[in-house]
Amino acid sequence: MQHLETFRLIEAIARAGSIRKAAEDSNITASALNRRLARFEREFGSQIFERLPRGVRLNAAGELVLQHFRAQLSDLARVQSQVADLRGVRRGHVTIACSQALLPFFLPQQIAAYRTAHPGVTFAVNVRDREQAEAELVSFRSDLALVFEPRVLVDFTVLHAVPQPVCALFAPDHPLAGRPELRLRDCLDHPHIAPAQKYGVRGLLDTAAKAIGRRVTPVVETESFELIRYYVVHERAIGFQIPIGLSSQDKSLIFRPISGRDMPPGNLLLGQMRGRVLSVATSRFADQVALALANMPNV
Amino acid sequence: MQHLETFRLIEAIARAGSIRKAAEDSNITASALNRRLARFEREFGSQIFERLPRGVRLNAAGELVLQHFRAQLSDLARVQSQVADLRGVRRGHVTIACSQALLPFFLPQQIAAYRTAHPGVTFAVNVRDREQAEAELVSFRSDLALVFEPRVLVDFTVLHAVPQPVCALFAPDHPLAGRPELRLRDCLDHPHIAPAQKYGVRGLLDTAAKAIGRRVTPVVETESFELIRYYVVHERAIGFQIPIGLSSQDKSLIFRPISGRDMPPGNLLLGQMRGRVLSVATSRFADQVALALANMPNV
DNA sequence: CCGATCTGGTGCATTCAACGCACCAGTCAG
DNA sequence: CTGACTGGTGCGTTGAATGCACCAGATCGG
Repeated sequence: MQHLETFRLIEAIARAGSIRKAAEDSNITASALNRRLARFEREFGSQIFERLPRGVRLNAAGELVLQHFRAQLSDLARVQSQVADLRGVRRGHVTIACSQALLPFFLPQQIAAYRTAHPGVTFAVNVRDREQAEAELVSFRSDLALVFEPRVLVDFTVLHAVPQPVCALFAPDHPLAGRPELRLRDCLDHPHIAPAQKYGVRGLLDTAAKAIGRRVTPVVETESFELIRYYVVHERAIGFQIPIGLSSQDKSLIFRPISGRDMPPGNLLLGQMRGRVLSVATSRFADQVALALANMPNV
Repeated sequence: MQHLETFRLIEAIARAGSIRKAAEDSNITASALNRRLARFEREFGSQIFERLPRGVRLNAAGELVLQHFRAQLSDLARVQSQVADLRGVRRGHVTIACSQALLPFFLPQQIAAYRTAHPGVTFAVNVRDREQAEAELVSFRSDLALVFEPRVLVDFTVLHAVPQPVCALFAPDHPLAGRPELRLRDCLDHPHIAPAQKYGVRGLLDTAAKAIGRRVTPVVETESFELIRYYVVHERAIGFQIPIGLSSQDKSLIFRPISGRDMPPGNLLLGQMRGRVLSVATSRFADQVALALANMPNV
């Protein structure tokens, strides 16, 4: 497995932008690292870094090589997972890139349920916005993505989609609490707190507001969905989120979908990198998540 | 690239069925090979050979590992080909599993034409029957397959298909030479020489003969298409082949398609392994072959 | 303009992992 | 039983990878 170490070092060089810095990070001397790189380039048949006066930078060839190595590593993990599976051990590791909305309830439940059945499987959860999530998949840093209204969809295979209406949230004593149906214009008339532009909920809000000749003018704009949930109980403001991140058990917070006449529901998508074969553990977990999404009560 | 050597050795063990034999074949001592295998199994986390009293045999895990290695190697070759391509060198290697019918004219012409444009690309041609060809693709021993009427088609992606009628061949002074249309019953009434059962031409002949209540009863049955072509000029016999392996320039041999009323044409298929990404050199060659097949005159 | 401080690259002594040799235990055919 | 296989192991040796010291070139600050 010597070559795995070589790959780790090459990745370190690419990250540090300098052989010497990467050598320090990796606790070896610069000369050793320099030789390893030189040997690899000689055996591979082409330089993979361009030498600059102040360091090195990945080449076009280097980008290909790095992608190849990542694919190779992912495939090795898959084979090991398959082997563990046929020995009946059911080991493995699942990495998920997901939206913040999945953190409070959905993912903890799903992971805990899966681990009850298969304690040998470990998880890594990376919180990413919808653009970062796809980048995570393509670079093999995550196996699955669970995001709301992803922006770019090349290299993304949808495993399951479930509609999620944008909901308004407010304290139980908010003036809007009594209304039978919630219109967007009513929400915008009150002080509101909204997520940043890069999030899907905000994108849907902006589009819908524009359609009725209005604009979203948040009193607070934030990247934290958690802040939104806590803020609306402190000021009489309206927050916006999707129901999968909300619990009807919590009596300090009311949420109600905005009328479908004003806003179409967005889609929460479970996906993987196009063309990639997932490990046994990952694909079984994906199956479980897809089932759970399908059985989820429509708000 | 030490691990490539390890893979080569593991493959040698699998082929030889014994560590000692594989060591002899690879010009190293059995102890060294034994250690390499032991170390790999330790690092991989599982045995990949089962130890028998008279040698070793690949495990279920081992089959997976071997397949993984082959895919990895093929992917590395693809990356190298891409790198060479973006440097403008256009290097690469193309391996083709093909039917005998492509040997006399089609493949030599195609390879020569491609190599005129890209002298840095080398070729390997493996003559295989239609079942072996698909096995070659799946085990990454060949990149492309060019076969007539392939039998199994799982894991086989068709890049191009071209119909080829079965033709009867005979000497110019054969009694059938004057007939305007050639019926299957006339051919079967004369002494004939036919390819073995495993070939597509024979399959079509058997089916068509059964449909008219006859049987194929060859005076000579052979695996060599070349023998068939030479035999019909020595005995006044009828041979059967597809037009892509025949030349109308050769005046010592006449060929004429058997009437479509008796036999539908078979298909000559150009294909690759399903889901595999081919190297630059290979896919460009495949494009050229597909184009040549499309422009071929229908006999 | 010059020195300090970066960068990647290289000759040389060292060291440790992989190797070959010799050998062991078990199996099986005759 | 014998001889010829098999995979596995202790031990001394060797060579590839490493660390150290150093070089050439580029950049930046004063």
